[in-house]
Amino acid sequence: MGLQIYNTITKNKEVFQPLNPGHVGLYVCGPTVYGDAHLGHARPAVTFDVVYRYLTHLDYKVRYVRNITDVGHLVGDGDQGEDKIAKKARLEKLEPMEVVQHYTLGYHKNMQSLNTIAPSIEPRASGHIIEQIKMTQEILDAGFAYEVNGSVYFDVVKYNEQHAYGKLSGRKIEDLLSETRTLDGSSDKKNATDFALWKKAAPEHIMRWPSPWSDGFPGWHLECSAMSTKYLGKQFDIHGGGLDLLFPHHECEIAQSVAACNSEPAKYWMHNNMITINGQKMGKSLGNFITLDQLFSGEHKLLDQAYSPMTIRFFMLQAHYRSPLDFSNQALLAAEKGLERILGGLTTLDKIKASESSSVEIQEAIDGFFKAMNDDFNTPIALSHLFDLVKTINNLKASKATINQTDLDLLKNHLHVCIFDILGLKPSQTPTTQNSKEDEIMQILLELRKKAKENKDYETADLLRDRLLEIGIQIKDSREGTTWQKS
RNA sequence: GGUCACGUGGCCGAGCGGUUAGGCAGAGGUCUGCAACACCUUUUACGGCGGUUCGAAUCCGUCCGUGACCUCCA
Repeated sequence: MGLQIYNTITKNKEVFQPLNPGHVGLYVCGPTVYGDAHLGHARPAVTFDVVYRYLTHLDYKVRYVRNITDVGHLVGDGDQGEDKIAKKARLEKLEPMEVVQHYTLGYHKNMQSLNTIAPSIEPRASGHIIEQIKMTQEILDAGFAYEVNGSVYFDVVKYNEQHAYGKLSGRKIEDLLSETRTLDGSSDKKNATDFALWKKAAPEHIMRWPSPWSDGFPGWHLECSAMSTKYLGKQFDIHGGGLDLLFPHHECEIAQSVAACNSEPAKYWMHNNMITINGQKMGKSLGNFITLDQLFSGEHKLLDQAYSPMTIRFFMLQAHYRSPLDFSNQALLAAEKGLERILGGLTTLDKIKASESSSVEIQEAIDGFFKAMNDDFNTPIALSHLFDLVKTINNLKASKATINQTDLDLLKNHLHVCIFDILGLKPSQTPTTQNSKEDEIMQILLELRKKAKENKDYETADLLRDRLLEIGIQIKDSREGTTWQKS
């Protein structure tokens, strides 16, 4: 069976069939660059990186578009007309684009650490004001928007008369109209459900562009519609993002596209679930907010230690992307060990020598891996098959089983493809510093210990071993000899 | 309050009508001068109560608990 994807809009797993054979258009909602990238940013990045990698592995030519939001998202409470970037800029006395640049570079650095492949196109909202003005005009022309005092709003009630607003998130307009909290001071809208396409800027607002309606800035749902249309067309294959964007963001995107282009933007909607910390949602106000830099350095009160980017990646792959994932030190430590086991198996594999015949069955596990990936990117199941193969490798190493050359080649090839190409894992930097004075000194110490052992002077041998352990260096004895590792 | 999810062994986390998921931890073993590391083997489970069924963690009802969205959010 081919690839199946869970489509949020139909609430079903569907066989994936691209709109244009051999090609896939993939759009993912990217970050708003007004702060350091955090644990939450890593989930969609890793999730859709695997989607991108797997589609590529299946020989699709994928155009992967992920936006950078650098304008337009209003600050949380109250409709003050000031966006996040501008607020941050004002607080830090910086040019807005300075703020944007700083956090964009940080985001890129973190994403690179996580070994995510950069998107084919990474468009910025501020670079597509013209497209957004054009789309606003199209929606006005189609009769689904109205202008009030220099601002333009999408008329959700009118739209709903001809189309189903809420079909993605399963909401009914009557409920929305009766439930939406009444926010004073934003009375320009005809109905509470309406949302801004263009917003007139207050005099003190520092991010502003001219438009037919006012000097202002685009509404906060419009950029994704404008940029996905520009780079992927009016209809494309997959639209992804965090579950928290389902409503209202993605719902509004659909409405905008239907109003302007008369077609729904995406065929498949994919949503990754959220990360919780000790069972609670992560949020700045909750004080359990962890940035990726803090995670990688271990400098946070909730962290017992530093966790490598690959540990974080592996941790996320061990859960299905549609399940919520709870963060804890214990869980991350387990992921760290699990990742070591997988990568260790790969190292061991290089030492395996082929025999005349095979006593092991490896095709089953390989098939299992791909079957799991085909089943809506079920990475935890896929990984479980890789763990089975690692066990097989260890048994081969211990001479409890044999493998012939054909199977050995098959195993090597597939394991590299699965682990590196598809799951995007990579070995950590060599723990021992090679060719350094440190290594030379260690070799001398190991030599001394070897001599002591040969003379049955275990007191000296153990002293060396224990003292080194105290300063964080572990001696590893094995049949092949003794190695060391910083812990 | 409205809408929607979810509750699996010490922990994380798959499965979603009948077969051991997997990882971590624990236990036993191999290796070792003794250890550590590594590897091998292995115990513990499906929130409560009803119902459907030959058979339910898996379907239905109900109760309890947790979370998400409804407001910027990944």
